[in-house]
This record gives sequence, structure tokens and C-alpha cells, in this order.
Amino acid sequence: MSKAKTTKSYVYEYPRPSITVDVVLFTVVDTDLKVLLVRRGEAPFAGAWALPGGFVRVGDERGSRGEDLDTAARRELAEETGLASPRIYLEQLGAFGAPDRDPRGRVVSIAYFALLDPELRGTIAARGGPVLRAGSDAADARWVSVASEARRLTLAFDHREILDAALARLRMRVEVSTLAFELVPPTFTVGELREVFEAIRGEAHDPANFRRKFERMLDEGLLEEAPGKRQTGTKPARVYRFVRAARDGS
Amino acid sequence: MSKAKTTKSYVYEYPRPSITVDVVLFTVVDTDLKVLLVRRGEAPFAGAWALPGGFVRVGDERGSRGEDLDTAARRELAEETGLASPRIYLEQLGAFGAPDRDPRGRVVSIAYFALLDPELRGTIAARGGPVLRAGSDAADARWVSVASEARRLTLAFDHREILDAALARLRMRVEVSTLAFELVPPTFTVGELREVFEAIRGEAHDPANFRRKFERMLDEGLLEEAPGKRQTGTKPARVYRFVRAARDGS
DNA sequence: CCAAAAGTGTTCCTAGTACACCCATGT
DNA sequence: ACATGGGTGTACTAGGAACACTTTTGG
Repeated sequence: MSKAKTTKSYVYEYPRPSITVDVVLFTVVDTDLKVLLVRRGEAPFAGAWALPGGFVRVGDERGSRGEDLDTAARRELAEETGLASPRIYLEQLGAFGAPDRDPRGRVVSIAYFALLDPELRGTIAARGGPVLRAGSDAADARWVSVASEARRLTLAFDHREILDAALARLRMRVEVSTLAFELVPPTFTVGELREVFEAIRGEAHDPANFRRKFERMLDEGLLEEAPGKRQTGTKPARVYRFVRAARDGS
Repeated sequence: MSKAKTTKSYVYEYPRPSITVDVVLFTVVDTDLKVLLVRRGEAPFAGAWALPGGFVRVGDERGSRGEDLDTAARRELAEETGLASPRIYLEQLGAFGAPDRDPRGRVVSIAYFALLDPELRGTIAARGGPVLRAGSDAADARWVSVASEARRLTLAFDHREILDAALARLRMRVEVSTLAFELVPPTFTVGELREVFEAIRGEAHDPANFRRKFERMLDEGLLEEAPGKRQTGTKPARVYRFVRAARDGS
């Protein structure tokens, strides 16, 4: 804050960039990690796939100050998917501000990554897919497999870099935190949670060893048994649920 | 990127925030973790301690696009400390954009955390401390002990929140990466590196166990023995150096 | 009966922790 | 001689990895 002129209003004396939020929304379908991409309908990058996002509302200069960055991310997500659930996990990834990342001018994007569990994803699917706004520049939107399809796509702006960063963050976080719970239905079996781990890490995990990891979480009170069993086409499996209270401290 | 009007120049149709970078520069003096704070000379928060930082140069609307965010952080650091060394570790912490974080208007800050080793810090000290620019709104600057002094200070803007986030990030990173090497002189003893760990974690670490951790890093090729011994006032200790090549992959 | 996933047991290895102890040096 | 930090040894424990094995279901 030391780049000051001598007047109180120096904040306004510098050229300013535009600020956007972009959201990397992950979900796991069956055993496949997917990311939500939208197809751009307009220049620049018309026809290219991009991350959902949009401008942060900053308010006018003397009136309201506009919205928080997290709020902007959640709002954009709600507008793209039709979902405004607090159950969607949202975490800031960082700022991407290379001078030439947007051909229209200087635009700094605050990137977020978000996780959608299968149940909530189902409520989108029931409405015929992600909801696009009238007048949006997004011509289409769909879930793209991260491992297979997304690798080959050319994404708009620096969205490839953002997606890679989000994936790296997700993989790092999932080893050490309880993030995987955000990608699983409200009740789940040991095998279902393991499949989410495998989808994110991109490699198989010994079921026996995963079970012991699971049992440790059970001991720690992160999980509890839920009533009922899951019919799996083979031996029925016990179902569990995430104990949300255990996350209050984080 | 879907908040579009229909003209190509819609980027300019929205009110824009100002963008700053703020830098949390850590160093370890003896066995004490310190952070560089500047005292503000002007409103708002005149007289309060704050993180060094300043506005990102975004260029004018038709000319150059201005500087990268990382470049801006490094430039501000150079201007505050007189040091422009690539040896200063710099990592983006995230964006802080609460609507009311700056009383002057909507300002989004991209926060960085940076690490300064004792040798480089010495070159600052030799010049009589951090260098303040002529016409700066920073009236003073100094190293503040994180554990004792900084806890009690009231910081300007949301810099308390940024400092806490930087400290949390540093503590998390130091357990799992080679960050501690950035806070140690070019050659160091086992005990010196341990003291850096202790300063960051805020608690003692068994010397015998730390030595084994150290030896593992030696086996992995992260470290190598350096010529000479360190006179310590007691039994002379072997000195080592960081093998920079081992970091290329990260 | 058979395939397949649920679930159990065992062994090996690495790394963190606690703690006892010896060694070399300056004062 | 002795305090101090350098340096070694040892025992305990938690958790990851590898893999053999039994159990329970649907087909």
C-alpha cells in the first residue's frame, strides 16, 4: 500500500483491470472425474471450451461496494448450474493475472475450485443439464472427463493452466483432508468412497488397505454407520455417512 | 466469462476495482520468526502497521498491458527492501477481496508470501535497514517477531487475516516441502536448519530425531556436504548446502 | 457352481516420537 | 571439570503397501 500519491483519492488515479471469477467444478460420475465446461458463443475464443465464470460485481464508485469474491463465485455457479446450494464445496484457488491472458484487455481472474456430489448433480440432470442464462455467451455446457477428454481440448484464455492447477490442488487436498466426502452421495459404502479416491488420483487403490484407512476415519468419528445396506449386485455393503460436526473446527 | 454484453468491448462496461499486491516477507533471526511490517504515514490507518505492498501496474487501455502479478510482488519487494534477488522465494497466497477491506473504495489485493535468508537479510542491514522510497506513504519499516510482537499489533486493512493465512501456509508447507532451506544461509549445520524449523513451528524438535530426518534428505540428494566446519563455541559442526538442482522438478 | 465384491488377516517397511547415552570442544 | 551442543543407538508406534485369504451374494 505504499504506491501512494498524496491525495486521499489516489485509489482512482490508476488504470484498473477488470476482475472475473472462474470456477472449476468437479464431480465424479461412476468412476470418472468430470469437470464442467461451457462452450463460448462469442469472440474471443468463440467455439472454444472454457470454464464457467464471469465478472465480479464491484458496485459503483460512490454506492454499494459490490459482492465478495466467494459470493461472486457462488453466484456464477448458481447462474450456470441453477444450483445455489451451500452443500457445494468452494475454495479459492488463486489469482491468475498474466497481462495478455485476455485479448480484450487487462483482466485478472480469481479462480475457484468446487465440488458437486452425485445427488446434487442429479438435480441438475433432472432439469436437462446445466442451466444457461438467457443472453449468455455460453452456447453449450457439459461434463467433460478430466482424464480422457479434457486433456485433448484447447481451452479458452489460460483456462488450461487454471484447470491443471485445480486438479493438482484437488489431488493434493484429497490425500490429507476430507474433501472426498464432498464428491460422494449423502450415504455411501466403503467401495463407493474408494472409487472417488481412485477417480481423483487416477490410479487404483488396494481395497483392503483402503478399508483400514476408512476404519481409522470411523474411529476418529469422521464417519458413522448409516441405517440400511446397499444392494450392489453382489454381497450387500454397509452404508456410512459423513459426520458434518467433525468438520466444524476446520 | 459468460457475463457478456454483445459488444467486443464489454470488458470496459463494468465498474472495476483497484488491484494491489501485498507481500508477507518472513525471515528467521537467530531462532525467531520475523515478518517485515511498514508503518503507514497516511490515512487510512495512518500510524498503523501494515504489510508492504502497492498497486499493480496494469497499463493504460490501449497501450501496454502492464506487469504480471508475480512481477508486481517482486517489484514492490525490491522497492521496499532494496533487494531484487531471484533468491527470494515468492509464492502467491491468494486474493483478498472483501468489499469493505479498504475504506477508500473497492480494492482487491493479491497476497504473496516471501522468504528471505539471513545472508540476503544481512545485505539489507548493511544499508541501514529496509529502503523506503521517497514519497512513500510508509513512514517506517522493521522486522517484527511473529510469535511475540506481531500477535499484539493492530494491522491496517485486513492484513491481520493475510498474515495469519501466510503463517498457516508457511507452517503447512515447511512440513512437506523444502521451504525451510530458503530461510537458512547458503551453507548451514544440522542445528541451524533445525532452529529454522523450530522457529516456524513454534515448538522444539528433538535434535536426534531431526538429525535422522536430515539424513534422509541427504540420502535423497536434496542436500550435500559442504567443505569446512562451523565453529559453534562447542564441538565444530559439519556444514551442508542445498542442492538446488533437486528442486527443478517442483 | 462361479464370478465378484465385501470383508479379514498377516507381513514388511518407512517414518515420527521418546529417551538414554557418548563425544569433542571452549571456557 | 564441566556445560553444551554434536552425534549415535534403541525401542515403540502409526500408517502405507503388498498380498493371501474367507464370506456372501446374484446369476
